[in-house]
Formats: sequence, structure tokens, C-alpha cells
Amino acid sequence: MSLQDRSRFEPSEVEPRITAAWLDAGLGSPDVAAAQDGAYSIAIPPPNVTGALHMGHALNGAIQDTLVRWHRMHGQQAKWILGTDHAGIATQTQVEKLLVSEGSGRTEIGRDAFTERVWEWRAQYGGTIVEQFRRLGASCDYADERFTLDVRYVTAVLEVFVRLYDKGLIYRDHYMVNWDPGSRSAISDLEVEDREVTDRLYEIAYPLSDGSGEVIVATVRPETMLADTAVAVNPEDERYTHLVGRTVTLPLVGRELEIIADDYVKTDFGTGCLKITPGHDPNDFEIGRRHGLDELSVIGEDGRMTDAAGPQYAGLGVEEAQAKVVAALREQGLLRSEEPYVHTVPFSHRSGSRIEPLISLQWFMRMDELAAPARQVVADGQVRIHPESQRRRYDAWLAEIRPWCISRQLWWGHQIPVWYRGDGPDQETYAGTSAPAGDGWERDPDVLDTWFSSALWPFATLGWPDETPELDAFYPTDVMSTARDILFLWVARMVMMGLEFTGDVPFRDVYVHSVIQAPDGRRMSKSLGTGIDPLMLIEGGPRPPVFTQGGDFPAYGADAVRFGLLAMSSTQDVRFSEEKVAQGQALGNKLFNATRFVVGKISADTVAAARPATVEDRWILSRLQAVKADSARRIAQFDLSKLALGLYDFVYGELCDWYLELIKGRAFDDDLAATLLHVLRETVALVHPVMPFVTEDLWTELPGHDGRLLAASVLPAADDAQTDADAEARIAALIEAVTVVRAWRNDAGVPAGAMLDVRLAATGYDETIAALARLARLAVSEDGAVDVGAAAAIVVPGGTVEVLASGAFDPAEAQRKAADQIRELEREITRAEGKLANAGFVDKAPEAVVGAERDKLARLQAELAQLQG
RNA sequence: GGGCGGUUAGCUCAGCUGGUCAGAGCACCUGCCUUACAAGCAGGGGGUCCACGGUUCGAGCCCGUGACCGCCCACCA
Repeated sequence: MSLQDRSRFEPSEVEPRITAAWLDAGLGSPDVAAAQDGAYSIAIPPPNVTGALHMGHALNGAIQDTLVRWHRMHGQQAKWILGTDHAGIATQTQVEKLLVSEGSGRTEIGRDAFTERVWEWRAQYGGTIVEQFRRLGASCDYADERFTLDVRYVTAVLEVFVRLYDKGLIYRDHYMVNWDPGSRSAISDLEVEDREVTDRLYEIAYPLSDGSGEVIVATVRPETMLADTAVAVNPEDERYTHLVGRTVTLPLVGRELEIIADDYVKTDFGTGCLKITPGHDPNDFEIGRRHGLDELSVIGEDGRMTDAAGPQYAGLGVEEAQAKVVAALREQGLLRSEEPYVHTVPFSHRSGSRIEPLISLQWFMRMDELAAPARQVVADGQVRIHPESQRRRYDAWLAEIRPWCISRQLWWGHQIPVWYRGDGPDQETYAGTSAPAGDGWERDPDVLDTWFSSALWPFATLGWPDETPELDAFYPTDVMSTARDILFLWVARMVMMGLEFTGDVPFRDVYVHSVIQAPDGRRMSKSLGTGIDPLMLIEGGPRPPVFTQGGDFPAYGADAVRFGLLAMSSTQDVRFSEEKVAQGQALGNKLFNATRFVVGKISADTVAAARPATVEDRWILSRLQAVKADSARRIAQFDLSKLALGLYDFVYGELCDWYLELIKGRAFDDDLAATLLHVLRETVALVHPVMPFVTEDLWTELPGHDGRLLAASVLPAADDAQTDADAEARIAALIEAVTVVRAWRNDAGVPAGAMLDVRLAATGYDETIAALARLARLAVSEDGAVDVGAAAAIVVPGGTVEVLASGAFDPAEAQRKAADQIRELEREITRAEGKLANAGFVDKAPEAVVGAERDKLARLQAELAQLQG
């Protein structure tokens, strides 16, 4: 359909066509050979392979695509590295559920069949999110998609593991881990979330072995006392110092426990005596290691009491065991108190189960050695984190980094490349990227934490450990754009791994973007029902209940959603605002109609060129150059909100409201046509990174279109030579004058269509008088040519517009308005005079400020004189 | 328990190193189908810038205290 037959932009009709054109042209696939003349790359935070696009993806997609398109349009070979993450626990959980629904299960079918099943699942659902990124207009390199379990990627992961193992940074140890009974796996500290729960706090008497008394300990986990191996007090605590070194008899068990002294114990909390259970409490574990205590376990990986707990407890769940222990203590008269107790305890982020701290044999990675250089590169600016406030968080976390438990008791993931032979103390261990020679070797069944492989993302996706042309051209990447929640989980680890294995940072800038909350301020979440599906916004669909307004979303289209998300983003969390999306839609429509107007006015063989013939031509070229420069600055500062809103202001407030209105009074000669086309082309191109679809569509409608994609075109950078202060001043005065006269007309009751007879008594309008007359609907008499007195004066920059008596306006209203203005002026004059009469101000304020105040006073007084005259 | 951020028009948010900074979009009111766009155009009303102290000639902007909201980190039994 031709442009002139459409009066509004219809995204649903245009977007599929444009998407296909970009894909056909290989827009996202850069020329690796040409990249040495300038390359730009971003590695996408890989979404979960079976996930669906949520608001966070959409925002981050809009941000990254805007950056990538901007740099591509400034002559760089831009690669947005695309791929998905195997997401160990999340994916395995989904497939396990599926199996259960089929009456089967993971253990029933075995490891090989299970992983086979996950691959099938991935084949079926894995493409969704990539397709959704396309819908958003994301110009990723679709021809070069990665997956963290691709053969080449696996090679990189195993290589990294083996090198770190050989270096001694990866080791196996019995250590306290966060055991998730839900997924039957250890999880890392970062996968744990604290929740507030109400437990019961018990005080229990432990009798001294010699019968001379007792000590009282407090605990919320009485069942763990079965694994107690000591009682600790603070070495400074005078109440107990005499007991240190003596022993108590552990109730129910009868074991002798030594009373030890450790600084960890607080003197002002509880009873000052702490039962020590190294096997089931992380702090006690540390204390136990300091004092060489035995590490007993009475709770197993299934969350039930083990045989070590004794025959009356073995096999019970921890809650049952707790009840039984408490009952037994009460019976023996050793339970001294019991009260409700609110505190926070760790839960698994994934399964939702309460974490059971357990000692188990796991693989760990020592981080301190890698953390130091990762802190350094941020400290010295090799990696810049935006906003600045996030840098402190990053550094604080790295400063106190602890060993990372990297093994997971799952089947879906990178199986740890370690083989064992034999048992007991003589067991042989082999770590390598392939199985060792010889018989009897058995591979470690565990897989690596998903974040282990994610940490290699920026270089493993480019072919590392091979020295590929892609790695050479696009590493380090330029920007890592991400939400705050994975700054430690992922970003910091990428820096560490990047430095260790490539000798260079993985990216130069980290942009930490907003988290978009639901309109009511709650977190957007599926389970809360507060989520908003970006595709519903793009395609239209029912509003979720978090909106006060009901009904369906209109089909806003991808451009509007992108604009809206960028416009609402900032460096802090923001609420979702549908109005901003609507604003984006309005902008797209505005551009569409502006193009329709221009194309309808100029001939098809017009060649775009800046050939200013009038002051407004010089003005718009000056403004265009300014908005280009501003946009470049905002891109560099990651201020995407200001970028989007700045473009909106230019298109609406300058190009359409004023320039296009100004030229309507002119003949469309060749110079004007060339200039008009030039301005429109540049504007459309400038908006493209934010709103790629509508701009790409309009691009094809412009005279001179040579079939090349806008997305693949290069936009000339801002040119200072176009700045024109004189034109800016003259048009600013014109705009002010038109606005003031229009307001006056409204107040004075002048009919909208009526011409007003006036005489211009102001300077500075020699080039704009005709425009002023047309836009403000004035019939301007030559100064002095008509010998009638003015009935009213409208103050404009440079003088007044004298309104001649006529039937077109109500003199009483005009009088009233003038009186209001005079009152207002007098108020301001009084204020300015007062300020200037203040000796403190005149003496201490800077010269320029005082001068400005004097000028302001003079101006106000002149205005007042004109109104009264 | 620490740390960070926020509190500006009915709503969502801008306001740089203190001096036209009291703004934008949406909503609202009035008037316009002025042939690019009524998903439009023109004009307008509306805020003791959370509270109280302080610094300063001058404070949304700096300092202190407090209130409320949000986030992050943390091992207090």
C-alpha cells in the first residue's frame, strides 16, 4: 500500500516484512575481515534455553539493540553475540516434572536416556525466545547462535576446568555446603535467598560432667544436638571462663563435650553458651575447624535423620526428630524454656526448599587469587561500571569472596571432567578433557554449576580456546548490559575468567540497567500475577490484573515497546508505565505522517542536501546537529531514557510543531525540497536505533532510496559547522512571539479562525514577520501606515505587537489580561529590586549572577512600560 | 545488624558542579476536523519540591536529625 493511502503506522503489517528483510540481508552478521577498521560487540546475557521473553529481556534487548544499531550506523562492524544457556537446575526440573506426569522419572530411565530427553525438550521449546528477540527487532547475529552445551562450548568449559585444576585453584573437599533437599544438590551461596520464618527457640541444660552444675544453651535446631561436639563460650566472658577446658555430658547421647573458648560467641546474646554442631551449621563448622573438632552428621542428603542419630531417630524427618528430641529433654527436665522466635533462614532459590547445611564432598574453586585482578581492572577503569554506585557493590563482594562450590548433583550440564579409579586412601584421580587410558576409571557423576560455563560466555562464544578470527576481532566485547541481580553471580565471574584465560577484560563497560516493577510497585513475577508479557504489548492482548484499567492492550508494536522501555529506564528501579509505550507509539505515528507530508510535497527525483535558503532552514539544521550531538553523548553515557525522550522532543517540538509548520507558507522549490529531504532522512536515521521498524519502513519511501537498508547505512556524525546561533535566536524569538500571541488571543476571546489586525512594534522579526503573521493569524499593517490607536499591546521578545481595534476581540477581556500581566510583572520587579537592594547579594554573589539579575529587572521594567504605554 | 537508593503536579518521572529550576509525558479543562497526523493541533489550570533544624546573600539542589518506601549484604545461637 502506498504511503499516501495510509494515515497511520500499522506495526503488525510492517514488522514481519522488515524483520525478514533484515534477516535476508544478514544484518546482524558483521564482516569479520573488515572489523579491524572498527568493531563493536556485545555478548547477550544468554537467556535460559527453554525460557520465554519477559520484561527484563525486553528492556535489556531494547538497550543492547539500540547500542548495537547505533554503532553499526556509525561505521563499525557490529556483532551482537546470540545464544542460550542450558540452565542446569531450571531445565532439569522442568523435564523431571514432565517425566513424572508421564508416570516415569529421572532415576527410572537413567542418565543417558534422561539427557537425551532434555535434548528433545530443548529442540521442541528452545527456539521460542530467540524468535521472540526477533520480534523485538533485535539485530543479533542469528547466523552464529551459541548454546552452552554445544560441542565447541563444552570443549572450552572442560579446558578451563582442567587448567584451573592443574593450577590448584579447583579442588575437592569435605566442606559445608548449602544442601537443597528439593533438588538433591548442593547450591551456591548466591542461589540462596533468606526468608523470615517463625521457629521456636529452646534453652537446654547441658550438665557438667562432674555433676557440679550445668550450662544452658539456646537453639532453634534441637535435633542437631545429636551431632554436637563441643560447647563454646567467649574467652572474655567472666561468667564462664572458669569452665573452659571442663566437659559437659550431652543429654540424650551421653557424649562428653569439651567447653571451648571462641571469639565468635557473643556475650550479650542468649545465654552466652553456644552448642557447637560442626556438621550442621556453617558457623559451627568454622569454629570446629579452628578447634579441630569432630564433624558428625546426623542428617542425610534426603533431609532425614541418619543412623548416626541413633535408632530412635534414624529415618525421621527433621521436624519429627525435633519434636521427639524436645519431648525427651522435657521428660528429663532439661528443657529450660521454649518460645516463638522469628528469624531469617536460607531457602533454595530454585526448589524453594529450606536449605540444610551439610558437610559433603564437593568440588570447589578458590577465588581469592582470581578476585584480586578483577578488582584491579575495575579500580583502574579498564572496566567501567555504570552507574558508579554499583562499582562499590562489586568491589565489596570481591573483597570478601569465598570459595565457590562448583559441583551440582544434576545430570543436565557439563559433567565434571574428572575420573577416579579405586577406593579409599589409594584412590587415583585424573582430570583431563577426555577420559584417561586404562581400565577401571569412573567419571565423577556431578555436573558444573551453570554459572561456571556462563562465566566463559564472552570468549567461549567466539571460539576460545582456538585463536579464531572472531575472537581476534570482537574480544574484548564493548558492553555488558545486565540487571543488578547477576552482578556477582555472573558479571564478576566473567571478569575473573576473562582475565585468567584471555589476559584481557571481557568487556569495557558494564551497564547495570533498571529493574522494571509492576505498575503497583511490586516485583514483576509470574507467581504473584504481576508480570506483564512484552509480546502482549507488541501484539495486543488482555491487560493483566495489576493494571487498574481493564480491557486489552492495543497492538503497540515493537517500536513503541522499545521506546517505552527505554524511556522508563534509569539507573534505579522504575514502575512500568504504559503511557511511555503509548508515547512511543505516538512518535512512530508522528514520524510516519511527517514523512507522508514531505513525500507528498517534494518530487521523486529530489536529492537530499542541506541547502538552507531561509532562517528556519538554518535553524532546523542547527537543531538537527544539536540533537545528533546530544544523542551521541547519551549513547556514550548509557542514558537511554534521555536519548529516547530527546528524540521525541526533537521530532515533536522542533521538526513537526515548528519547522514543518513554518515551511507550509513557502513555495516548495528545489532548495527547500533538498533541505527538507535531508532533514527528514537524517531524523529517520537518527531515530532508527530506538525504533527500527517504522524508520526502516519510511526509509524505503523517501526519494532517492537505493534499495539499501537503513539499518545497514551509515549516518554522518554531528557537524559543528551547522550550528547557527543567529538562526536559533531568531526562531526562538519567533516561537515565543507566536506562543504569546496565541495565548493572548485565547484569553481575549478571539475566534480561532479570525485574523487580528496588528501593528508590529518590535525588532528582530525582519526574516520571520510573514511566519509570525501566518502562525498567529495576524494581519500586520505597515508601521505608521494606519493612523489608529492601538487597543492593546502584547509583549513579545524585542518589543510589542500592538493590536488594533476591531470586532475580533473582547476589549474587556484584553484589559483584564493586561491587568493580570501588569500585576505579575510588578510582583517580579519588586522581587528583583529587593534582591538587588540586598547588600549581601550584591557583594557576595558572582558578578555574572548580579548582572543577570540587573538585566532581568531592566527587561521586566521595559515590559511593564510597554504594557502601560 | 550494616550499606545503598528514593520521597518533586492526580499518575510515572527529569531537574548537571547551590543563583529564571519549579519542568516533561500522560490525565484534566477550554477552543479548533487550520487537508501530514483527531492515536491530531492551539491554549490553560495544577506542586508549602516528605518533616524539622542548620550552613549561605541565596537551597528540591549542601549538612544534621527523623518519618515512610524499596533494594543489597550479613553467621548472632
